[in-house]
Amino acid sequence: MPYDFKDSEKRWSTFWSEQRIFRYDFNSSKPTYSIDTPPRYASGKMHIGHAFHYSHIDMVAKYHRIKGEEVFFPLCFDVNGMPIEVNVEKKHGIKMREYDRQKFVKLCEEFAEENIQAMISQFSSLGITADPSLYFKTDSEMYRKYTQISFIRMYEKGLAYKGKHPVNWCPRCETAIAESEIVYEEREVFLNDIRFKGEGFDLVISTTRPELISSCVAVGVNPKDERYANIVGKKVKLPLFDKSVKVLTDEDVLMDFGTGAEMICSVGDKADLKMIYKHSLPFLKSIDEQGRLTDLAGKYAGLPVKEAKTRITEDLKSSGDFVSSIKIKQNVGTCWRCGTPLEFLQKEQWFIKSVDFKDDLKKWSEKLDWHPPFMKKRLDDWIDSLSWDWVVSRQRYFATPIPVWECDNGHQVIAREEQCYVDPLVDPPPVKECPVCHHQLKGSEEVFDTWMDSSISPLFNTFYARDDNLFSKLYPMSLRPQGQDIIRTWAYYSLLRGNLMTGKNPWNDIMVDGNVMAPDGRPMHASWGNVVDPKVLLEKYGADAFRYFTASCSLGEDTAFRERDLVRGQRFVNKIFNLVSFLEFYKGKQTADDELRAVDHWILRQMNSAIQQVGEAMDNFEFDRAIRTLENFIWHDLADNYVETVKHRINGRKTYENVYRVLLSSITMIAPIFPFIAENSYQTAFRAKEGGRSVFDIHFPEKVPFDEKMAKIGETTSSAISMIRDLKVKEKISLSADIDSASILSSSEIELDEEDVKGTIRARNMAHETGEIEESIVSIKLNPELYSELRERADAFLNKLKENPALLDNDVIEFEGRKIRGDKVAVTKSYSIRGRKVNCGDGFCVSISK
RNA sequence: GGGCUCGUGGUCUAGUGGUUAUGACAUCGCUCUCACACAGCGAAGGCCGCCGGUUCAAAUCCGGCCGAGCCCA
Repeated sequence: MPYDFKDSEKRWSTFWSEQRIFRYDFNSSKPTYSIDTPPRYASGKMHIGHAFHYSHIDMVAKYHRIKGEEVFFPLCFDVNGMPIEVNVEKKHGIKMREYDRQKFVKLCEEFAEENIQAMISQFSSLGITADPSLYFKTDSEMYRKYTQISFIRMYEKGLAYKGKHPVNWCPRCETAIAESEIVYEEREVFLNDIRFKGEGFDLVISTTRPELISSCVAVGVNPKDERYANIVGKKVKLPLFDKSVKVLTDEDVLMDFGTGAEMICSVGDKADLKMIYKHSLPFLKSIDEQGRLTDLAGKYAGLPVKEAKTRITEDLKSSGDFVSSIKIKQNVGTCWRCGTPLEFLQKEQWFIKSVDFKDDLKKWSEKLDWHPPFMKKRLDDWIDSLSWDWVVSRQRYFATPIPVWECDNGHQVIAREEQCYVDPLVDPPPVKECPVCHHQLKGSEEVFDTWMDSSISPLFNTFYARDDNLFSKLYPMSLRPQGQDIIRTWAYYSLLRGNLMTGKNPWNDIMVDGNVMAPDGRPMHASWGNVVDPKVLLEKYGADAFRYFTASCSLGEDTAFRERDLVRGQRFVNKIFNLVSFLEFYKGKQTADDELRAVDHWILRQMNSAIQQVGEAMDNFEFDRAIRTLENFIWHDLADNYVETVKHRINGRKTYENVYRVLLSSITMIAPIFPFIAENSYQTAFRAKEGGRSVFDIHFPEKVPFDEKMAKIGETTSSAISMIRDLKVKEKISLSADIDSASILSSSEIELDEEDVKGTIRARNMAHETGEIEESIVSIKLNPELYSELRERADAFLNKLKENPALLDNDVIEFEGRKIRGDKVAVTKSYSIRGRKVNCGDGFCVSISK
């Protein structure tokens, strides 16, 4: 009967959940291993990336459980933000900004909740056992309460402030537009060359937006551009306006775009924004909410942008400052709803200070243990490139409200901690009126950036501001697992937040995963038809097989999905199932008192080495190394060689116990990767004797003592058996058939366990023969040390050996006055014995006769 | 454009200076073998992306190029 993974997976996931195997015990005396679970974004069903990433995290959780730690592995969902808003709009055929705000938020909550229920069952089908008693979702009042409290505390420390920052704005809809709502359209625009006059020189700049001249705060040229080297730092006068600006250099100015000199406007686009922060230029407001020029534009004030462009161009032509223009193609950001070109508009925004902490952030990042290490560089580069503080306010609906009320003079009143969770659009302010001007207060319509929510996950998980005892026990957490795509958001903001709030890093280790690509190596896209659905895979191959694929991917690398790994994984699972069946079949059939033999010592040596390597690999989150080691050990050493060798003496008590012990250690080691087959095996064959209710109550195996000399003999025995079995196959003798004799042929005495050889290959007799082997040399290689000693004479030495192979029999070979030790020369030979087929390897040959 | 990563038999992959480059899947032989044919044994298949450099020695280190992925508020 092959392994029925469907039945097994259903049974053991129910068992784990009913027995509460993976619940965190707050009263446990074991050391805690805590995981800052990524809150899964609840916008839809699980895709293969989630399945992949959470399987890795689950392996870490289960490994530490098996190592004897108390594992804190919360079940978390992220809910706030735009993707859910967009999905709700689609689902109900409505537009957020045309819909009642509170009702819309309700629809979002319902939508998210449905997805969460689906995801919980998908997690469970993968064997992912995050703890439902440590649950949070970011739209719960409980969670939002601490988002708000941490904001209030930062505000009180002077870390949160209100300032100017541009947003993408649709002048027709009169609303802020998020980055992902922008539709980029290629449009033909004019690139105009316009003359700016300086003292004794003219400078011709290129711009597509002459209507913004009045907001020009500098002219930028590339520092490498020799054409402008002599005017850098000098002033030029803006045409049509009575104002002068400086010429400055910036590497981001493109030398081959137009004349290579550009206006830096405050604020025309993103590139301008960066320059303004970089060169500390002033923020001006040149366009208003309706898309008209402001008073800054003098006589053009009040004109819509398009009209202003025409008028100003005309005036430049008549003043003689217009040089020329050409048509170019440009990507223009437009409103997703009405197609109007967007403006970059100055608005009041909430900020969290972070530029001041650049040096600190580098130090905090340094203190983390990064896996893989190169991911640290990505965060450090991001920190280095920071030009402005973190903008945390968003002009949207479905997120944590900013707990602030304002009067019409712009004075702010922030909520008291006891009020939280609070919705300023619904709840009253903590004071009746503005304490400064006594005007009426109005609740803020703004909400927080969703990273403001998710970046307190390590604080929320550890009961920050809720329970000081638990907080000091749980903070910092052991591990932050996350994707590489959100290093500059989730990792960065959490690191900042954790340190600002507590003065300590939020975790000790950070493990960064790569992405799963489509089988063709490209990203998965519905429109490319290359999306792989994990549900289909789970039904076809089972969860352990899926986790085999997951484990065999190197951490931090992008991996093209490969179904063949699931094929292999399923076979491996089946192999383990059959090893357990073997053990069960012979249970209780032991009649002989025996002693451990050479091969038993050999398998213990192999097991010890696996224990060492798997432990090291799992400690370093190197699942690929762990699974490779386990596959070699369990499949090849244990199943192919050891089990074959002990079949003839499995009636011995010590032999049986040794198989039992090695197999139990094997399933314990592999349990974090293959939880289902491991639990199934444990319950079938080991629970009765071991007592623990689950394989996850068993400890990661310890190394066991063995006799090194016996292990060596066992290794020789094992390879002799393999060679003879192969010979039987070649000679078309059934493996179950008896043969008369097997011979070991070698030039020196070979030590092996004859009883096991005879028993396994079913030979009545065994013989050792020496000195009969005819050798022929296939290749001669010098070892590196010798090669480096002989240098250019190496080839001559090799030729001499090829001409006189007999020299190789000597311990010392004389060559050009040197004495060369024979063991520095590696010789590959082939062997034959007249009239008989042989198999050779490991310094000896075997032959058989019927 | 910038930062980081990757490029190894048909396909995918291990391998961070030195035996005959690891293994999987697919292909082709042979074998029902008393745990497993979802198995075992064997065969074929590679100028380790390209060019240059360092070295006695490079898949491995350095430089350049080409291609792919993630991120750039």
